[in-house]
Amino acid sequence: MTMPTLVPGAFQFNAGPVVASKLEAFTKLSADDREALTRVSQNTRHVDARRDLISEGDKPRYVHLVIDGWGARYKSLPDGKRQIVSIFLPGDFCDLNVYILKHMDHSIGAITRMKVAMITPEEMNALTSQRPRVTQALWWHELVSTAIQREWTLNLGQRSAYERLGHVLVELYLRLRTVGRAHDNRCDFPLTQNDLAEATGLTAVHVNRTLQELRGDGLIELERRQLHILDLERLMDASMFNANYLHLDHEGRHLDANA
Amino acid sequence: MTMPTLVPGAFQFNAGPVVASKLEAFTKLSADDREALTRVSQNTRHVDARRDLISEGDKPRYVHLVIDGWGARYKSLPDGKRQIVSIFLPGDFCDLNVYILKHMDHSIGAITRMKVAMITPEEMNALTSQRPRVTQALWWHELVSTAIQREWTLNLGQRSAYERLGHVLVELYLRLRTVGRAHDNRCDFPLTQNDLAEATGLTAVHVNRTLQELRGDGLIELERRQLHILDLERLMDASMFNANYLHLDHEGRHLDANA
DNA sequence: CGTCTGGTTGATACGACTCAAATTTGGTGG
DNA sequence: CCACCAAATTTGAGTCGTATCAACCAGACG
Repeated sequence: MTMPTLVPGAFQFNAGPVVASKLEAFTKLSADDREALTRVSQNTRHVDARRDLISEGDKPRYVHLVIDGWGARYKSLPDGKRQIVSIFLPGDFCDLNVYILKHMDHSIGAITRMKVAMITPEEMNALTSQRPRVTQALWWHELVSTAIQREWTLNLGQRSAYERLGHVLVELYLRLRTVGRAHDNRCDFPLTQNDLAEATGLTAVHVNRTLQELRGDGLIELERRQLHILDLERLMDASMFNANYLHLDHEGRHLDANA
Repeated sequence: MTMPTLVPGAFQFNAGPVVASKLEAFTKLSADDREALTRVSQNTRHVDARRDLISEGDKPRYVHLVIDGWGARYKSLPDGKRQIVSIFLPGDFCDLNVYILKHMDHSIGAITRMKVAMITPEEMNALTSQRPRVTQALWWHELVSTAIQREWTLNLGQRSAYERLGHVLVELYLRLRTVGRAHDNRCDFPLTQNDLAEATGLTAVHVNRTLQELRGDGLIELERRQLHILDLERLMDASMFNANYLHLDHEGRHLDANA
């Protein structure tokens, strides 16, 4: 039971569901709530793979919501180095309330071709003033996003190359699973080794060798943009993965639910 | 014109002002706004140096607001390694809306003895429903906090030891300056070399040697818990410091204002 | 005074980087 | 369908930045 290869341009664009499924990891939503979310994400846009959705210095005007595809938030240094500071998966909001700021301090680029909803400040205000449950869920989403950012800081600061890579693989797998995009320890995995290098603060060469170690230890298979985690528990141990920072211990879903 | 040495127990506890001064880096507040902030931060608590204010696993009940002293948010790994993921300075809110979450995924410890206000969910709701300017300012605070977290991710991922250390020194100096706790390129600096090591993902030994390099290059003086940046511009260059992520380009204050 | 914490120094080891080239893969056009 | 090209992956050899381990020193404190 393999998943379809992720070929740019060949996606399943199930807009509404993915949004609710992410927020419903926190709390059950009413039909009205779901409907309000769908309504607010009507205005969409496509971004080609490897293109920026928004660039450092731009004035942010919308809250972006990923409907389909993968994206990455990254920061660049004057010497040309780049760091991917977060990964966006379907169902992720990019930045609640960003439009308060005058300029973006980073860029958001598409890893694969993406479909994103653009929500105006007015729409967000309407949504949050009328739908307290959604507001709560959005807050939860925001808290989890920054918790992930903290975990990445820990990842870069204290874990070895082997642990770091293991950690991001597990995280992405679990996050995909909560939005129904991963099953049976398998998922699409469009990041190149170079992307992984920029996300983990390693060089692409070292990522390559370390992935071979992970393969050699029987923990993962990774080829043709498909990830298969052969032993999730051992991989979590090996990368000192503690899922508490994903805050999935709520009514909506359960961490151990093999969704 | 030197500043008083930071001796544990000997602080200036100017409660109200520091809170407003932080938020007013974003926007001017009315007398009513300031008064509401002071009212909400009446319920305070002291935490001794090197004690936890709240620990991983605890149920969060309040929004904490630092009135005085320095704190650190940190995460620990099963193998004993620790990473300081953020530093709290006077005027910083710890986590807006944390009480939504069931458990803390990290700990917050006091670097020096701290005075913190504990704000209940009800008080926060009252504040935000009645004072739109304050709400906006709180959102700005939140966005800046997560921007700092991203910058730390970049710091750990892409900068050398020398650049990393230079970067945190500049950041802390600038942040202190916006709340009136630093002047003339000098500030209190209670972090030990070990703290700096845990914040930068280096060993204490290497921090020691790297600080000596910074000193040798005529960029800083650092002794007896006092930091003196001898050449701010050169230090910013040397650490590839771009202040855009602090989002100080608002009406309230100006980055270049030598406050 | 003796103890403790924080800072400093030296010698050595190793994980990850660099540079350079070869190989494979996937997409494109003849 | 095959030839071609660019992007991504893989391999090898040599280097370097930072870690490790182990003392030692200075000042603060009781």
